[in-house]
Amino acid sequence: MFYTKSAKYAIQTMIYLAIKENQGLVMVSEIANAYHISQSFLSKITRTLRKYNLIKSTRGRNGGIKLAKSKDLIFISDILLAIDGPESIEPKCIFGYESCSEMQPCPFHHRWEDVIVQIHDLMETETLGSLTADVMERNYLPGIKEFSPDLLN
Amino acid sequence: MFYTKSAKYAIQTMIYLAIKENQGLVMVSEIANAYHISQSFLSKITRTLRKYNLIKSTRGRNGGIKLAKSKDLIFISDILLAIDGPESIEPKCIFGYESCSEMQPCPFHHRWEDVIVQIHDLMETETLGSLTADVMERNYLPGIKEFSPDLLN
DNA sequence: ATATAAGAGGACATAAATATCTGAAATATG
DNA sequence: CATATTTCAGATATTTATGTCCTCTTATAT
Repeated sequence: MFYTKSAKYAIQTMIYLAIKENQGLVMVSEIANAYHISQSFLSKITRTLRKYNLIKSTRGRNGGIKLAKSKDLIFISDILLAIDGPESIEPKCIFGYESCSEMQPCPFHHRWEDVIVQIHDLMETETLGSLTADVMERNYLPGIKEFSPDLLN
Repeated sequence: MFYTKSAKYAIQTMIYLAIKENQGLVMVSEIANAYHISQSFLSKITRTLRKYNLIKSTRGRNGGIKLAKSKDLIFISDILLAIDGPESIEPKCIFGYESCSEMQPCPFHHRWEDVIVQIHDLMETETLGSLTADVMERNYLPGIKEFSPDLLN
């Protein structure tokens, strides 16, 4: 896998929030149940998402979380950056050579460059909105075994 | 990073062996020193490479390791397969969804597919020979800070 | 005011990758 | 044969990612 599980959970959560964008706050426990992940663990992840201003949270009874801005303004790279750090969105060298560059290319450098550019591009242009559109269109919410359309209401 | 450090060390080692192809056996300790990795750790990795018939080893005084076959017959995917396992050379889904497929694509599936195909292709066509040729041409051995040309003799 | 429901935060537990240590087995050399 | 050298093998340690648990703080309903 190219990204951590935390990043995966974060993106799943963001998709969930995007789908329920107009329904106010969503509880972390609801999302954790939907994706069958531990609530405590997801709580950690959502705290990080909040620190990076990707979501807003409200404590207390009837509290929960929601997107901090429009889903069309949130890029996948934003989420990856928050959870997995800067390296994850701009992989420098396929084998992790620190000195790998145009001047001192590793043996794979030029062959790998096209791939890197493509990935980088993908993550920086793709938004939460476009991902969500895909989910809606296909009526398929990944990570949720039995997709229930009422999630969309 | 997309592959483990072990895979990186393995490829570095294989490149080293390819460069010294005509010089008989090379000691693991020599390679470990060259790349500033622990000898014990590298030893584990070379044992795995041997199990997968990528290198041959000889114990005892004047012992060491060498490529098991021509560098032009060893594909990068062979090395990745041995060290990081089958998943690493054929990444299924960018976010690790088990059910992700053409029938049940994850939101990223189609956008990611091109990238996967490209990587897969790269690893299965690139050989240790072509990587090494690159190193020789550029007089640069990644991982070794001060490149010493006598490595090539 | 008080009870309750929710996220925040940190301590602790587990798993996997990475790394080190110690001894055994094999081989060349004197 | 004895010794030095080198890989093999497994036990142990460290680090990082993942996951769980418990308590604190905050907001709301009653």
